[in-house]
Formats: sequence, C-alpha cells, structure tokens
Amino acid sequence: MTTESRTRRLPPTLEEVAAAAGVSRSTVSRVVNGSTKVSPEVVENVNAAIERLNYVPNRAARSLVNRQTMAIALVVPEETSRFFGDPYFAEVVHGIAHAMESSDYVLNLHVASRFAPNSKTTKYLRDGNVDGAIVVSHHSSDIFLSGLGDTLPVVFGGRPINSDQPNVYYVDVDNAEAAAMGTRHLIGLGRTRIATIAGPADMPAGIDRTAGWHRALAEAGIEHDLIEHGDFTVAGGARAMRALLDRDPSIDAVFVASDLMATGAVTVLRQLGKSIPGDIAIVGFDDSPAATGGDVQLTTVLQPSREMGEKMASMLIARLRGEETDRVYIMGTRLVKRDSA
Amino acid sequence: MTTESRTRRLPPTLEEVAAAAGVSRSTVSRVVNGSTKVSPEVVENVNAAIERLNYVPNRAARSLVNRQTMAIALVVPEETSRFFGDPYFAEVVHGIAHAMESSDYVLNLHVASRFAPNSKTTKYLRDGNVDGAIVVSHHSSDIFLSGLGDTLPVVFGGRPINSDQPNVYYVDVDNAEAAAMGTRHLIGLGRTRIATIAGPADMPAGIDRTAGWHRALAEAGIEHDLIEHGDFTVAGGARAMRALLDRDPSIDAVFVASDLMATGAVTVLRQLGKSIPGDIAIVGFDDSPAATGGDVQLTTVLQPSREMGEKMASMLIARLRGEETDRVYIMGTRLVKRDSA
DNA sequence: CTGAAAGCGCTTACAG
DNA sequence: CTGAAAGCGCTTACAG
Repeated sequence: MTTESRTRRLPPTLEEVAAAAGVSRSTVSRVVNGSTKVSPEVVENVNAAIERLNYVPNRAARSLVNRQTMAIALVVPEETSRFFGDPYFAEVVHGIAHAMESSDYVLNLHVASRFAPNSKTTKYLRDGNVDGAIVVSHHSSDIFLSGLGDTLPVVFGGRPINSDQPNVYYVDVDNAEAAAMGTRHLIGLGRTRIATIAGPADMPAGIDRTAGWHRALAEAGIEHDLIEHGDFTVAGGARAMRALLDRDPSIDAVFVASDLMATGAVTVLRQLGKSIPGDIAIVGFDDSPAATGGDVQLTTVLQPSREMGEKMASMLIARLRGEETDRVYIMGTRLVKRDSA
Repeated sequence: MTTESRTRRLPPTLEEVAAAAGVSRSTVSRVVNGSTKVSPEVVENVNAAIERLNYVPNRAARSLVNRQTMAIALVVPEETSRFFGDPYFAEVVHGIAHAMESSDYVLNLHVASRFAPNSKTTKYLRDGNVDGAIVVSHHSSDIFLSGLGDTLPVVFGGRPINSDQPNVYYVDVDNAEAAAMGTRHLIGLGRTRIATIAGPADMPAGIDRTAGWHRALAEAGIEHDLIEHGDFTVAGGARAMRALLDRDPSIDAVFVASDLMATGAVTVLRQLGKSIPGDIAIVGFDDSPAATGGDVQLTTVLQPSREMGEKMASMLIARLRGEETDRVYIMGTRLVKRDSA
C-alpha cells in the first residue's frame, strides 16, 4: 500500500502509449497491428511514443480477444533419452526452431513416452493451450495422437498410421524407395546374403524401410528372411546384429534402418573381428552425425532432416494463417557413399 | 480457402458453468481455484457442472488478471546439434520435464547459438512472456544471459560466471573436485604422463574441471602442461587427442572433461593402434550413455544429470511460488570404474 | 482517418 | 458463504 509507487514497475499499456501520443487506444492498436488506415504523421507519433515508453503488447490480453495462443506444441512421443540420443531429431528440431524464429509463434516442448488420454500433455493440447502441434516420431500405439488432427491443426514428422485421412498433414521421405536404393547398392556390390536391421514394427518408417529392402531383394531374385527389428538405438542395433549373426553366420551385408543402429552393429562386428566392408558391408539410413562419428565412416541413405523440420513448421504456420498448403510433402533422399559399403 | 476451422464450437466459459450450476461466476471461480469458503453442496454442484460441460479455464484470461504466464523458458545457448548431440543434455531435460509434469507450468523451448540483445529470444524473455527461465550450458560470452537474473527469476544449470551475485541461482556439481577425483584414479594406476582434454575455456565447467586435473597432478608432484581444449563434441575430442599425441607421444593417460569427447579420443587412439587402457588409460566425465555406447566401456566421473535437471525446475518453481529455496545447490559425484582406466 | 464503446474470460475486493 | 461490479490489456465493429 505505502510503497505502491515503488513497486509499480508494471510495463506500459496501450492506454499509456495513447496518452503519450495524444490519440485513442484504438489508434495505437491500429498502428501496432500495422493497419493501413492511419495517417502517416499519426503513425510516426505513435511509434515514437512506443519507442520512448518501450511498449510491448501484452500477450495474454491479445490472446484473449484474438482467441489465438500464438504457441505451437512440439510433441515427442518418446523416451527423452531416445529423442535426445538420436542426432536425427537434433536436425529436425533445428529445422523447426529455425522456421519458428522468423514467426510470432513460440514452441512448447512436450516430451513423454506415453500419451494416455488424460495425461497432462493430452489435456494441454485438447484444451486450447496451443494453436497447433508438430508431432515427431509417431508410434501406431499412440491412438490419441492419431486422432489429434481432428481437434487441432497438426503436422506430423513422418507418415502417421492414418495417413490417408484428409486432415492428416505430414512431411516425409519415400522410405520404401530410399531403403530399396540403399539395398540395391549392396546388391550392386555383389552381396547376396543381405540382412536388415529394421526399425520398430509399430512405426511407419520402420515398416516402409523394411518393405523397401524386401522390394530390392525381390527385384534381384534374392529370397530369405534375414530381418531383425531394432528400436532405433545403438544398443538395439547391436542386439539385432548379434541375433542376425546367430541365425546366419554367412551374412555378407546389412541394410540398417538408422545410422544410430548401424553404429551399434559396427561395434558388434568389430568385437567379432569381422572386417567392414570386407566381410560384411553396411548401409545405414539418415546420414546423421552418427554416420561419421564412429571409426567406420558409414555409407548411408541421406534424408534431409533439417529441411524436413523446417517444412513441418512452415506447413503448420501456413495452416494457422489460413494459407494454402500441401497436405503431404515428400522430400528427396540420396545415397552417400563412404567406407562401410 | 481452408474451411477446416469452420464452426468449431467454442469451449464453455465460467459464465456458462455458473448458469448450469445456478450460481454466480464468482462462486464458480472460487471452487475452480479451491477456495475454502464455499459450502460443500455448492462445491459439489459446481464440480458436477464443470464435469458435465467439460469446462477448462481459459489460460489467457487467467494470465491477464493474475499477471502470470504459467510458462517457463528453457534457454539453450548452443548450436542445436551440440545440444541434442550430447546425452548429458538429454538427461538434464528429462529431469526438467519430469519436474514440470507435476506442476501447472509449461516449458517454452529456446535454442539459439547467439543471444544478441535484440534477438527474438532475448526480447521474449525480457517482455514478460514467461514467469521464469532455466538456462543450461552457459558461456561467459553470453553477457545478456548473465544479467538475465536481474530481470526474471532464473536458475542456471551449471555455475554461471557471475555466480557470486546474490540473485544468481544455480545447480551444479563440484567440478574441480570431481575432476581431481578422476585424475587421482589415473595417478593411482601409476600413470605419470596424464594429459587432459578440457572443455571450452569460456565455460565454468571447462575451467573448473581443468583446475581439478591440475590440482590432482600437483598433489602428486607431477608437473607439465599437457592440455588441449575441446568443445564438448566427439569431433572436438578427437581433434584434441591428436594434438596431444603430436605434442607428446609418451602420454599414458588422459582425463577427458566429457564422455562425448572421450569417445572421440578413443576413436583416434584406435586408429593409431594404441590399446586402452594398456597404452593409454582414459577417464571421462558425465557417465552419460556415451560412456557405455562405444566399444570401450569408459571409466568416468558420474554427475547426476537427471536429478540436476529436476532440481533446476523445482528450484525455479519454488521461487515462482514465493517459497524459500537454496540459491546454490551442489550435487554429489562419484567415480564409475569400467574398462578404460 | 479516428474515437467511444463493447467485449474477450477470468479474479477479487467489496458488500451483504 | 455468496453475488454484483470493476478491472486485467487488448481488438474491432460501429459511427462519425
């Protein structure tokens, strides 16, 4: 009470700017929002006052009347360690963050391994706390997330299971074709016992890459079932490699559905004294830093992760602005040849 | 053109709940906020109405009157690839996210390599868009961030340069002592040519760990200057290892200031045909997944990264609630012995 | 081109 | 214990 004047370090309001500039609140609001129907001199005066008072619009007040939060949720349905552990995500987030930088939107981070219908994140998304969401790494078991697009503008990173729905937007690569390309490279090397370390069977990326590997083998008239699933982690890749070798020691090549898993496979092969690519040739997937971080430089299928992230963000923002966008955006891949195959 | 947001029914308001329950807005507000001075029966009625209408308070309206955003910024003054590339951060963020989960706060992610005084993030933080901030990985060159604590409640992950200021809160370990512990282990192994791959010279964690290495050597009467700085990345560790060996091929041990850099060093030693720990013993720092992800299981100094993250969040939230907290919280470390030393 | 006025959905003294 | 009323800081028809 007594020290009120001292504590009043409250930021300036529209009202105060209006007073300082000798105009009405409405007018100040108009220049703040770039309305064209304000006379040049008034615009100048108001801007001067804004500058002088260091005025910044109150976000909550704006949200209240505009019914927009100007916030976007980044939803990561994964263990934190999986998410942060894979350089692929680093690139995607980098792209997203970069695209957001030039917008007025803010990114809310939501990492959770389970999206129960009444988890905090689930409620948060449902209750209008954000204008839209970007979902990366989508498992088919996340039923809630699958239906999220009905509630909120969403863009998925990677094709979600219900990708045929008209309101499901996503950015992806042609995983099957990309995997086939990697596998064909192995075939071109003269390899015939070409196994695969696949991604999780509950993720489209896992499924599609496996299909691509299969397709390439079929084209070459090779038939076998040398497949083990990993979980896109180093340890998972190592485990799968061991299982594969147990089943068939004559394997001479492996197409691995992610570089991270490939590094796990490499470690196992090293321990067993196998030479790469001499004994076993390896083709990875992603071309993430993991491909070049180990002691074997991996030949791998590049997907433009950072650009994919940027595209996810820009697609979502465009939708929020009511602009026209593609529903599905497929980016190109290519083989990067290094030492492992 | 997109008619997707056609007639999405507006969410129910306090007003509607009040009407449904046959009471005033004030009363509904009181039960929503858990006021004790509402009669039990009314509470029940109101809650029933809330349930029935699926009412959720409007965040913006609340923010506007309460002058609180209920948002916390997670500020990462690093390249995205650096941030996501290091499992240490994964653990810290995991801890932060976990602590936030049980609160009403939301996490805004801000990754940027430069915090110019008028960058988007800088303005964002200054302009009252969040109630507080957590800053991880602080470089002394980030002058703006150093002063951030004057503007906003902030908790730093790791001691910031101006850590003696009374309003600077942080969570950390005793980096010097922890590094000395790691180095002493090497000394105990009988090594004498003990080099170090240090962290950046502009980060307290880098500086302090170097000091600890120095201290341990001094205690043992060892004197030399075998130090190379890395940037906490795999590549940086590899580079430093090469430089060290160039300067002195007789090195028989290395204390490395992060596990990630240690894996880079290991790769280089492998390529040169050096055995670990036979020719060169290695002690890392962090005990992050990087310590056990490669083909050499690293002996390392454990810091409780996840707990540190939790503590950062809980400290900040406590401050925002006006509760008493420690200004500085130092957590314990210990040596984890594995194969590299 | 400009201002007065209503309203966005909530909270909180202030009176009963 | 409860309600009427004022107000948080903004935007936007609506009249001039």
